[in-house]
Amino acid sequence: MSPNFIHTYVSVDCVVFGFDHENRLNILLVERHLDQEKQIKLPGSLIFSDEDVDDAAERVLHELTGIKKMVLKQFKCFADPMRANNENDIQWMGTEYKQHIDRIITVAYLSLCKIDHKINSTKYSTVDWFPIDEVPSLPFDHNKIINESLGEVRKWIEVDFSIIFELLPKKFTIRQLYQLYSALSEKQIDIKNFHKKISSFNYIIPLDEIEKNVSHRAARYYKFDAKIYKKNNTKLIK
Amino acid sequence: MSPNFIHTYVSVDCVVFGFDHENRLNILLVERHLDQEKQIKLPGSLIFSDEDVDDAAERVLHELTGIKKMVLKQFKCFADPMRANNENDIQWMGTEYKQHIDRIITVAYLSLCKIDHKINSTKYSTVDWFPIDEVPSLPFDHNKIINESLGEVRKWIEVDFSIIFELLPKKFTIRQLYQLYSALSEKQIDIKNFHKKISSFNYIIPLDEIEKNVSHRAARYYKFDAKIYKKNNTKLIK
DNA sequence: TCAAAAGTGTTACTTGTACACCCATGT
DNA sequence: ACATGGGTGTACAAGTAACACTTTTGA
Repeated sequence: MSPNFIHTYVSVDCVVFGFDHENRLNILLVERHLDQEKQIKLPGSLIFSDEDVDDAAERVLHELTGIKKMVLKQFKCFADPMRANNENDIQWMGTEYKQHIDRIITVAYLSLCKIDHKINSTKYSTVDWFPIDEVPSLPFDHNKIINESLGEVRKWIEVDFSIIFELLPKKFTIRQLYQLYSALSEKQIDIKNFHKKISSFNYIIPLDEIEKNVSHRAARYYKFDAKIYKKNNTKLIK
Repeated sequence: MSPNFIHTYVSVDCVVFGFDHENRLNILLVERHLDQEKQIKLPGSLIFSDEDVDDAAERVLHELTGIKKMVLKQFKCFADPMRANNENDIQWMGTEYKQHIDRIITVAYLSLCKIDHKINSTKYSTVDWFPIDEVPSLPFDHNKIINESLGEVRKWIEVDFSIIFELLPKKFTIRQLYQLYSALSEKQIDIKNFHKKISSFNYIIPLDEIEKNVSHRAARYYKFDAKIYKKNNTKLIK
């Protein structure tokens, strides 16, 4: 016997990003209930015995938002032996899962969501957006997970620019796209040149509609055409 | 009780890349013993109860090669419920770990090694390099892991060019670097322009030594200076 | 002297960057 | 009229790609 081999529970946790009207990145947090206290945390779940981690993450996202298909990306397994050793966390796991849990490792996922999309959670009573700079202290290593997720979402944009449109409304102005890109990228581009470049892409389709009630020349709305993008996948910055 | 939550073993598996003298990417495989039969597989191990996955991967790499510090990168958790359901695999796990193992999830790591480096395994009797196109059928989902690892190592090079030097001898010619880069990158560059570009980088240090016994003009050897690189991290391709 | 590859130089072309200029709209 | 941002054009700088030319070495 080798009793020092780990036999453990495995969970998934999802960091869902949104982009708000003040040009801030937000993430979705849920409430957990511990005795009378409420505490917020990342949405997540233990995985079932016949479930792959990708499926568990899809399930968590669906239970969280009610949205059928969300983009998602596994980004890291967190397995620090001390990550679930806090007294409150142990107590909460006992209540939530009805069994004593000694150690738990988690597989973290990224996802993206249009911030105006209606959230219809089948599992959580409270689901809220938090600006990423204003995330309070969370249980387990959830703050660490969130910190690392920001770098991952930036890399993701570099590798596949098209996923940025998951964070924007279907109709968007080039300024909106610029502000989102600026929030996600280290590179700073002049907005005029950005405009010229973006509007030159054939997968950015100009619409007839323009902004209303703005105290300056109204900007045109555009939409993103995923099919055209897939054909000639152009990176924003080479 | 919620008996359908997974309680499982967790392992790490390491895909160690090398670059051989015929300009092929190779990976390190080890032998596992099952009854009288031998079978090759990826090096890996269950993780200990007080061990993080990163530490387990470092341990596996050290037991595999005898090298103290190898670069490594976690790249994906593989958790298909069927990944360890093969009869031979179940039998082997029983023998190897002296206990019945129902399900096992694994966290895969990438590593890189100079192919001429002496391998001093403290754990495995047989450790061999296999060209990546000639890897035979392996147990568990190890072939799948290897297939996905290739894409990951390519991404890694894009994000951090300097790790490419882990695969080259300390002294190398620009042609060697070119051939390695060509094997790892989709982009095809003219070798003359590649030469000009590489030799312009201040972290590529020309040595006094040149090739011997070649039937053409002898190429200069260069070395890579990590300190200079870190100061002004230049991506190869912007 | 030829083949093969090293190493340098030249040129054309593409792309990025900075910024000037006009346009449209609400106050 | 003016402030604000939309949208286009232009000019220069920087980087990339193609390729010619010279050098070095062994066969």
